[in-house]
Amino acid sequence: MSNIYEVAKRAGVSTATVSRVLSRPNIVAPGTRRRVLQAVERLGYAPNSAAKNLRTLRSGKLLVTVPDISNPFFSLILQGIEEAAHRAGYAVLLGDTQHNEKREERYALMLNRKEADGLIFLGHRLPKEAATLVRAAAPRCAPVVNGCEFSPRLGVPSVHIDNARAAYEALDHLFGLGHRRIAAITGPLVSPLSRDRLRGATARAKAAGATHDLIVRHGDFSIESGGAAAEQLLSLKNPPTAVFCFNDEMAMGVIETARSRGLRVPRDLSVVGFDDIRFARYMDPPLTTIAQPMREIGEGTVRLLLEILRGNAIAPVSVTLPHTLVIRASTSPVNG
Amino acid sequence: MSNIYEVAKRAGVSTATVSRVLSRPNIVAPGTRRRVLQAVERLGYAPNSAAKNLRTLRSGKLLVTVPDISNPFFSLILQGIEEAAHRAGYAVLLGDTQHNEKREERYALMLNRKEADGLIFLGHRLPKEAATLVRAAAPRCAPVVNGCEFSPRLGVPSVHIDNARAAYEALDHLFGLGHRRIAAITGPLVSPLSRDRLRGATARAKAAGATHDLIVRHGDFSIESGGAAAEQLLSLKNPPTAVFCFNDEMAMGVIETARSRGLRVPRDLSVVGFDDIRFARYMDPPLTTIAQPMREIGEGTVRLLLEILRGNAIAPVSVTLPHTLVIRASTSPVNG
DNA sequence: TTGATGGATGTAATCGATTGCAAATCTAGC
DNA sequence: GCTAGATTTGCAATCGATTACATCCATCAA
Repeated sequence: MSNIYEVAKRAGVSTATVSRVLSRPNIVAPGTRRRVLQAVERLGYAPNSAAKNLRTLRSGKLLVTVPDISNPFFSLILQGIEEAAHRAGYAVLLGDTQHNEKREERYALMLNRKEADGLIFLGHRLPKEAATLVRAAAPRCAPVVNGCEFSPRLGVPSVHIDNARAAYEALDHLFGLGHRRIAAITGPLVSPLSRDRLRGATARAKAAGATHDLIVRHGDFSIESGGAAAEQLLSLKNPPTAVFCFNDEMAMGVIETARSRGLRVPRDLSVVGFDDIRFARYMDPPLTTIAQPMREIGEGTVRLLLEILRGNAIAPVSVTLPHTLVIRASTSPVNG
Repeated sequence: MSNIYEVAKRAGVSTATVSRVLSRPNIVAPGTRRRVLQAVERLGYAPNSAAKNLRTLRSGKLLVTVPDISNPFFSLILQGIEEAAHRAGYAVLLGDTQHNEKREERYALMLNRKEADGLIFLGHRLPKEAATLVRAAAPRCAPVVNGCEFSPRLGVPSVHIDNARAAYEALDHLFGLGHRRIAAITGPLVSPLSRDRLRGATARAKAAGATHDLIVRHGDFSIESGGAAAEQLLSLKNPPTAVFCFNDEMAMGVIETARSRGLRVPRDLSVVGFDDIRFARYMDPPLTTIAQPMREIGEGTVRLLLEILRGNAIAPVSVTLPHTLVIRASTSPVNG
């Protein structure tokens, strides 16, 4: 492929002029500009990005690490990120970490090598290398942003919903329907997100004086773990009349298990999910769930990161986006 | 951040030696190696990738364009790609094209700028710039590979299933159950993938002498388009007893619509999907569908691309992976 | 006529690595 | 002790752009 020298020669100008035509055309005389553009056209020239990156010390790329792309929740956030990044002229470097710490760390190393200008991570762990950057940048912000999770002590800007409040509202809905014996199927409690939701749910149960009636089981956000938890719950001598799942997929598992045991949802068991993935409304019955603004979360993380890259952001901001309780047909009054 | 010169100075060696310690440690004397590694450690040095890329004329990145990441079918393929690329030491540059030709073209330009060493595209359009590369490389292969779609005249290697045969088998299953009046809801026919499936379905109908009974409607792979098509089909004076959808999401739409009209699946209407996305088995009823090996398709495209990058591949290969008809509960004998 | 002004263009340093080749040093055999 | 050969290391060119600064030239006011 051709380089800037060949273009310069063909157009009878210096490489400086070629470069200027391509980056700030209006400071070049019209005639010269035309000749250069013609040469560019003829040779099919496109500036080599490695050379450009080296000279400008920028890569034009954002590194995004996702715990699991095949999860529709994350893939929607990713779509929001990609869209916003693309609009801003950045490309997305994707890392699927598969919830694996090693891989998270390995991807974070790309920042040191300047393979990306910034990092957006959707998991709950701040990779060591990124933490180093954060410490080095303090009190300003390192180009590292989190999505979904939020932990003030990390010192990393983040975009997320108010998980505690959302869980509170989910349980409020169930208590409002007359349920008293309610189960919560959480995600792994290592993540602040799950802890926040559990806190919110517990708070609402306490407010109802039903603390002892809140049965907590732990899942891993997979359909199967939801099914397994339901299996246990429904075998209790005093089984719950409603289940609040920390994501929609576990809710699917619960409904599946309930059905296989001959229970009808919501008549015999009310189920609430979390996220409102695309399929939630098409489940049978359509799932009552907490809707999160996935795309907006993704776009929000990009916005924060760009602010930092432009040198505008001072303190680690935390952006809380609104959620909604979407009531569909998987919940009904108790003994309904 | 520190560069190779500072490391060299601190270790009392030349930059050449530092570089060698990091790339081929065993050609450096053990003592020297240790000193260099210590300096690297102290300074937290990591080689600047832009400089490396510039010098080696490689980027270590694969560009992957996907029509829609939020589609679970594509996101699983993408996961396979990411995994295989990561294993081979490549990073993934992600482009969500949203089925938009402009965006496909824009992403393809990254190849010219050497932002990636190769392109894997999952749509059906070969971007102009990529086509230029392909032509220039002939009769050898340009580093451009397709996933899912396959069109021999593009001259691009591809990994996919035998779509015609799969559709043939889907209809075979329905005919075997006694259905005669069958509908097919296709994807956009601009893509070879949809045309192949339609061809296979038509062939089987013809074999059954039921050509006139195959009703064809066109969807766009969205849940909504499946629902809309079903609305039309079920309003016919002589409605079909079975529907074959070109993906699982449209099948969801069909089932949803059927249910809302008081029909029971499969008693009143049998439904077959395509892809076997994760949710298919949890639908109500669990969906009969054609399972595609998504992860393997992704991994396959990476394998092909790496072969080309290594200079091994000669002619545009086409890899056909096996599919399976997974019979669940959304199909049953006619008038069952 | 002259000098100031400003627009257009060129010169050359620079970004940070990799690597072919040369030089220095070491090893071992005679 | 000397030399062939191997091992280790350094020198410096190179990858392909960007950009500060210098230069050139036309224009115009005094």
